[in-house]
This record gives sequence, C-alpha cells and structure tokens, in this order.
Amino acid sequence: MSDTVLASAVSFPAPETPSFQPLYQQIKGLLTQRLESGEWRPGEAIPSEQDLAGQFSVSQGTVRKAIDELASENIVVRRQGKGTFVATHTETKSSNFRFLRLRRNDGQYEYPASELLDVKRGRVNADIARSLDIKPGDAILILRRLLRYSGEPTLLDEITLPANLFKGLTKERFDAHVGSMYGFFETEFGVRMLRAEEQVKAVTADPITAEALRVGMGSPLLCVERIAYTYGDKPVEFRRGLCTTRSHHYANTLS
Amino acid sequence: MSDTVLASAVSFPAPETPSFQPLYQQIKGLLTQRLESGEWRPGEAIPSEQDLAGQFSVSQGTVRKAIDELASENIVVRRQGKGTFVATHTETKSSNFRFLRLRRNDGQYEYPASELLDVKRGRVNADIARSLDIKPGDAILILRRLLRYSGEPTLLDEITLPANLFKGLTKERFDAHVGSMYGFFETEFGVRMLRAEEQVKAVTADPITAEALRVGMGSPLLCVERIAYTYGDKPVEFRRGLCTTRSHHYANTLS
DNA sequence: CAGTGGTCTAGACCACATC
DNA sequence: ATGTGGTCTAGACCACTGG
Repeated sequence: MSDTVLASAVSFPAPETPSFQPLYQQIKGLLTQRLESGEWRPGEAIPSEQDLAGQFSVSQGTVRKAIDELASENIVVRRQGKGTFVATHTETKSSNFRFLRLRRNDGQYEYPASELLDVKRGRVNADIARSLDIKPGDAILILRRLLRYSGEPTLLDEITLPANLFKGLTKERFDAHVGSMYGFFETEFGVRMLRAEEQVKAVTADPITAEALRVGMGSPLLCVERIAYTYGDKPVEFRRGLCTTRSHHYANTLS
Repeated sequence: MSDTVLASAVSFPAPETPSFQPLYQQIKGLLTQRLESGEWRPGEAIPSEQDLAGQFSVSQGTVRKAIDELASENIVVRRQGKGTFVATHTETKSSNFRFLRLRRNDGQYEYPASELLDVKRGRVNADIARSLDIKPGDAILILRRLLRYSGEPTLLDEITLPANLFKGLTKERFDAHVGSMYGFFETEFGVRMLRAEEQVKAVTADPITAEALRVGMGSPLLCVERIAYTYGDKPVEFRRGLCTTRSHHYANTLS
C-alpha cells in the first residue's frame, strides 16, 4: 500500500532519538488528535484496525496496541465482530456508574432521580479559577442539582462550568434532555468528560443544605469535590456535592 | 524444547469447547497458581518469558500477554532489562499509597507515623463474619491503630483479621517490624493483599474517638470501611477507620 | 458470506541492566 | 557480551456480528 499523508507524521524509532517513543505511542497520539477534532462522533465507529494500519503504514499489531491503550482509558470501546467505537456517556449501561460512586448500603446499584434546581451565570472566584485553569473573573455557569434515591433527597451539588464551553446552556434545555448529565454535555456541547479527581471530606450540614436533604442541622455529610477533565487533561468542570450517608455510601475499589 | 509436565495442563483452543478460553488466560491461571503456592516469594524474580514459553510450549507473545494481565493487576512487576518480579508491599516506593488514600489538602503526599495501640483476641460477630466469609464466633484478632500526620492524630482504625491466618501475631512482633502493615503481613504471615473495596460515610465523633483524634465531640468524621482480598478474591481483612478531615482528605480518581 | 476484533506464532531487532 | 523485557512485523487462524 502506498504511503498516505498521515503516514508522514509517523517517524520510525531512530537510535539517535534522545527520548525513545515507541511507534504505537505515536499512533495513539495521532488517533487521539483525530478523536479530539471530532472526526468521529461519540458512538460512531472508527476505521478498522486493518484500515488504520494501511493509513499509517504500520502493522495491524501496532495499531492494535495503540487502540488497546485508548480502550483501557475508556476513550474508545471495542466490540468483537462489530468494530471499535468512540465511547459515549449516552449509553444507558451500568457503565454510567463510572462517575457516580454512590451505592446503597446493601451494595446494590440504584439510579437516582435528578432535579436541576437552577442555572446561574456568574464570575469565577480565585479558588475555582485555579481548579479550572481559567482566569479569576471569567464567565461561568453554576448549576445546582438535587439527587433523590427512592424519593429521598440524598445529594445536593453545585456544578461550575466555564461559560465559553457551554454557550446556550439553560435550565429549559437541560430539562429537555434525557439520560446522564455527561451525556447531555457530550451531545449538546461536544465536551467529553474522560477522567475526574475527587476529594472527599466530612462536614456538618448548614441550615440550607440540612433542609434540602431533610437532615438535622449539624448532621454529618460527605463533601465531595470533583474536577473533571477532557482531552489533554484540560479541566472543564468543578463540582462540590454534599451528601447524606443515611442509606448510601461512597464506594471505591483499591487495586 | 521438549514438552514438560506443566505443558500438559495447557489445552489448545478447541472448536468444541463450550466456553472458549484463550491460551494466555490458561497460562495466566497456571502462573497464578504457582504464585499463590509460594513457588516464588515476594520480591523474587519469576522465570524469563522465554523460559516460561518453553515450559508451557507456547510462544513468548502468549506468555507475555498472560504476564501483562498479572502486571496490570499489580500481582507482578516488570522491570525492563532485569526481569519480572513478584510484587511486594515492602518496597518503600510511593506505590505504598495504593492502599492509603489520605492526602494533604494541598495535594501533597505525606507518610504518616503509625502507632499500634493494642492487639486483642476475640470471636467474630455476625456482620464482620459475613464480610470475611467465615463463621460467626470464629477466632479473630483485632488491632487498633492510630495514624499521625505531622504529629497530628488523624486516623483511628480497628483492623479485624481471621486468627488462623495470622498465628503468632503480637503487639511486640508488630512493633519490631519496619515499613507498611501490609508488608508485615506479607513477610511474616505470607498473606498478600491484592485488592480492596472501601465504603466511605460521614459520621459524628463519639467521645472516645473525639479524644483520640483531638476533635470536639460530635465533629464530623469520615468512616472508611475496607474489605481486603488476597488470591482468589478471598477476604482476609476487615477494617473500619475514623478519620478527621481537618487537614487531609480522601482522594480518588475516576477513570 | 464477508468484515471485524481477538488469539497465536516465529522471528527480528531495540532499549535497558549487569557483568 | 549476555540476558532481560519491549517493540514491530507478517501471516495464519479463530470467534463474533450482521446481512
């Protein structure tokens, strides 16, 4: 097969290379660029391994190893016999619990009902600006949202988004969507959440939160702060949630 | 190379196999058995990929894929140019933080000082028996331990162990060891912790805990319950920790 | 049936560690 | 120089999906 334009971007490992980077890592980088550019939309199939091997003028095994890593990072999903697909938050699979660590105390999974309380526009303060890697005073959106499990208000969170990435987000538009919030961000604004860091603390309920969650004032709550990242480890969401552990807990696996 | 006894345990994929299991999975199973049996001790090297390929009469690539999975599960560690080694909790690497999710609020890692308060013998209650998959009333050991960060008492936990796996564990012997607790379990009792599940809740400090952690009575604390597993997903530790989030937090990555 | 990902092989060569 | 894990290739064949 003849060389393609894209193949020229690949350099074979040269001994004189100061810091060696394997071919499959370079392929992975090129694929990531094309994914990020939106060349293939979430849910769509990317070209077959054979096809990509031809495009990049490498063997199938090398493309395979590149895709393996993308799959292990949940950026892409492999389906035997069908193809490799751009991962999406829209699938109503249990994989939705990847970003929702709340479980019932009996260990069962349970879908909460989500109620968006309000959407406000504002300017970001210094702390959150640092978390989002933007300038203090930049325009932001603040969503407040309540999660109920079996009708019981359980989690109250405040979600801060950089306004420039979510132009046109309104309460009406949010309420019109179905499925997860990250699915909404993905299909409506092209922002894909790939990874997040959370910090969990114990706090006491302030009066307003106590009322919203129907707990006594001063009750202990989990305070979960999250920074979510998209391609290139760019932070695009800051979130602070306050959560009763009356009948649920924060679950985590150490491995 | 001639066939070995072990090679006979490997069956090539047969079409009539009801549920297909790839060769490398079978190899992985055999390696896991040999690891579990103690054929190679923690920290030791296992045979080279070429060697194992010969033993099992398969190609190096197939052994490689088996070892890849063991490495991704932290059961084994690869070191280019040196070999593949049985993973250990004894290494004073930062990888010790794999099972310790407490971070300073500024994000920095910090080694706490650990003080074992006491070791008691007792009988297990129904709840913890279920967690440890043993019978209620079975003999157990209970360790109580305090972690201090920069001198500040921060985490108080109570660790329940099945007595039959930790024969001869005493406070004196524990105090004599250096390094992490899981390293101690591994080298002294041959119990390797491979994986753990944690449940985090918010609670209020009882009087005794409040005094130990130097917080006001009724202060909010994190309650972290852990079940740790060894080979074959066998639970071998139950732990309940109470933790101030005065200057630290529970850190987690969602990916 | 054809097309896709998944497995397996055999062999070459590279990067790294040690002697 | 030797031995280890790491990369890459080319090709064969298997398992799964869908027309």
